[in-house]
Amino acid sequence: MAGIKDVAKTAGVSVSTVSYVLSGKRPISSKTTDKVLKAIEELGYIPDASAQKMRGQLNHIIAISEPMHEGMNQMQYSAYFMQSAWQARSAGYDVLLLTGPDAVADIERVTHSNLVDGVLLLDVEERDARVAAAARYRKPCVAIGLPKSHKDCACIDIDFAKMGRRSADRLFALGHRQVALLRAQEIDYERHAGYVLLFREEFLARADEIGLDVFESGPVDNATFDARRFVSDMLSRNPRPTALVSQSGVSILNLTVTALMAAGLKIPEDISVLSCGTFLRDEPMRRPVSEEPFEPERLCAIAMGSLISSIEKRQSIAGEVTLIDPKFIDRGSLASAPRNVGSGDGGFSVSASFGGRQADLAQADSAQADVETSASESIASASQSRNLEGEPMD
Amino acid sequence: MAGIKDVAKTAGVSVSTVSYVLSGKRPISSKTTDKVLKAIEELGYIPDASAQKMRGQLNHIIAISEPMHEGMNQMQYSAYFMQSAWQARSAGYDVLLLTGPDAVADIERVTHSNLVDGVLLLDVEERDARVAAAARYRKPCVAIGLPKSHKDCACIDIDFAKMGRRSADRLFALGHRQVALLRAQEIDYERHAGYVLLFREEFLARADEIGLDVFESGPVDNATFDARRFVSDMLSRNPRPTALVSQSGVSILNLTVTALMAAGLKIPEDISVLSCGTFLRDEPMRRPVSEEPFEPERLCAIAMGSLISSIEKRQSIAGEVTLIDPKFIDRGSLASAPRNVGSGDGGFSVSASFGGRQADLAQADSAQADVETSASESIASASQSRNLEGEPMD
DNA sequence: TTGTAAGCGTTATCAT
DNA sequence: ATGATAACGCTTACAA
Repeated sequence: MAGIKDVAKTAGVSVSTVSYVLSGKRPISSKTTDKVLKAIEELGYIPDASAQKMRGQLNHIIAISEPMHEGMNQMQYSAYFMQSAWQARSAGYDVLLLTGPDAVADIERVTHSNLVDGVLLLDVEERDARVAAAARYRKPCVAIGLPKSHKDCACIDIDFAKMGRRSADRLFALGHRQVALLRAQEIDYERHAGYVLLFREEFLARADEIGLDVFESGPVDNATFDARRFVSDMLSRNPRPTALVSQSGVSILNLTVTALMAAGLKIPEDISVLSCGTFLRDEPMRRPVSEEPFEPERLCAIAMGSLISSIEKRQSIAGEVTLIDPKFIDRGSLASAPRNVGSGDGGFSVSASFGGRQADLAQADSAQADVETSASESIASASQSRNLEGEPMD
Repeated sequence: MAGIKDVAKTAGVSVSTVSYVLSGKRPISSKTTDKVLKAIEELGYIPDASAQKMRGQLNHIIAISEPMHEGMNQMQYSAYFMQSAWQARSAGYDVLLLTGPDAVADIERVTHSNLVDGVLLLDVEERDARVAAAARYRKPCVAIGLPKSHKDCACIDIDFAKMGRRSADRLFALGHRQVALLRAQEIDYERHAGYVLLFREEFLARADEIGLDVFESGPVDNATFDARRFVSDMLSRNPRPTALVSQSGVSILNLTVTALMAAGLKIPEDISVLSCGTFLRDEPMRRPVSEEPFEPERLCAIAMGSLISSIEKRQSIAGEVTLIDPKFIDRGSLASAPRNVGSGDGGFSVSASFGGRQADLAQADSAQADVETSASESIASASQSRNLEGEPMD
């Protein structure tokens, strides 16, 4: 392994000259510079990272903490993760990924041993042990997420509270008075993922304030969720909800949208759909859904930016909180509330259609496939009967 | 920051004693050990990683190279990635992730600068620049994948060639003589992802040898794939394929399975479906599909194991190739070929059903949603007509 | 403009 | 069983 001494010898100069050529911290004659550069090239010299760091230089490594846990949305987190890695690399930093179960210990280890220059916390929960322990890390630390207590850690997040209130307002403004709320996976509430709780709380509170009637779904679990049932429950209310706000993931949202359409409802004419705290951009959807999204790029860029600036300026950012204004992406699934949605009027009496079919189901295969298919069949009859009533076939 | 000197001072011993207490490379009296340990505890001392490495110690960091590229299957690669990270951590190694576009430069940088002890290459293509440059890395390097030339790099992969041949044999043995091959995304062939090419080649070659007639899909692109059309094309052949082998990703496979069922075909009675080179385990499927899967855990465990052993034994593994026997996961989507599948006989004339509906479609909304719905509608009629023919409703 | 040498925090060799 | 110290490869203050 060629070291700085070898370069110096080859170039016929002293080691300090080589060092200064590399760092540019001292003027060097162009003749000498050339010799040195040539020697470096020739020997394929790359400075030893450890020796540099021993001299107090930065390591240019950032730890990203993202402990794996049950039921994590890989897509979603890898989006954050990839974005952060990209941002870090663009700024000349490598990324050390910490996924182990004992995150705090890992972070202490890599910060105390001077392995990394800073720490980024992903997937932060409402009460996050990593954030709570931030004071003990000897390096700057930024969290994406806003836990309850965060006095020793910089936090950056979308303003989910505002998102909740704004969503309620948005639907109200469109004339909706009855809305359904499709919950996120129960597991997300249980682990107290800050954003799901915050959004839901504020949404419900605001809805209550302005007189928006909310029908909230039961607990949701990706494995067992029954979209037809949820839709059927929702539509059997009187008056029925004219809008659906969803906190759930893509697959469940897709199933629900499918079930809504299967129930003969057109989006957005008959029912508005709004997905909040999701990241649908690259997801294949049954039908595009308007969204108040996560914004991995924006969040990660801001977080990484302030982390790196804190590192390089050597100035603490502990306790700083940055809340980002939520964005709204219009994908055409929101419209003014339809009139006359009570049962027995010009609207569809979908529950009847479902009910009729449900009797049949008892005899049918219990395979999910068939259940879904039969949902489609009942649409067929729904549109047929609509047609008989002289309504346009659309 | 407390260093080893501080510990020595506090404990009232010399620095070497502290070092030996930590490394255990020299017998120390228990009395002294206690004093030292207490001091370490008291000061929260953690050795400086760089100083350790300057003394020739291992860094316990492994670089994982996984350049981001267009159209990469995030789910799939994050599976490999997460597995590797997990394996590394279990062995006491941290993971440095290299995702930058200039992978070779990054790897050279981190190996030459002694930042990492070894390198794992993920997402290796048929002609992989990273593998080709392996001789220049000054650290052990293992690739998951089997590129054309690999003399300076250890390679570990599933035996996709064998998988291809075996899949052909498997279907043949079940009596299938006509099979459809649903290609992977075109972009995967274009970037010469080793496994897609290898599998397809060997599958086709073996099919040819044993007399298996293969109807291969056109180019596939996630964004524009039309499952109904593919199924319709496939079923319009005479005799129609009785089995489908798929190299495509989950979403496309799901769409295709849905379309098959929508066309009135039961899996596996009417058509067998086999997915190869995929990783469906945790994916929500329309219907379970038997699979010759990727095996991230197994591959990563083996790869990481040999990498770490090469690191710790300081013995080269360049050029070693390990091919893993492919596994078959039975999810009940494979059965013996049905008899009488020619058009006009006891089978379904599905293309007619599609054809009839297609005329209607011209007037319908062009939204994808409606297209899919109508596919479902045509099932309804298909099963109805079957019923009229006195067949069991299932 | 360039060279010399101290020192970063460890580990390992040589003493005791 | 323990201590003193050289060495690792680099950066930088000081010297020339």
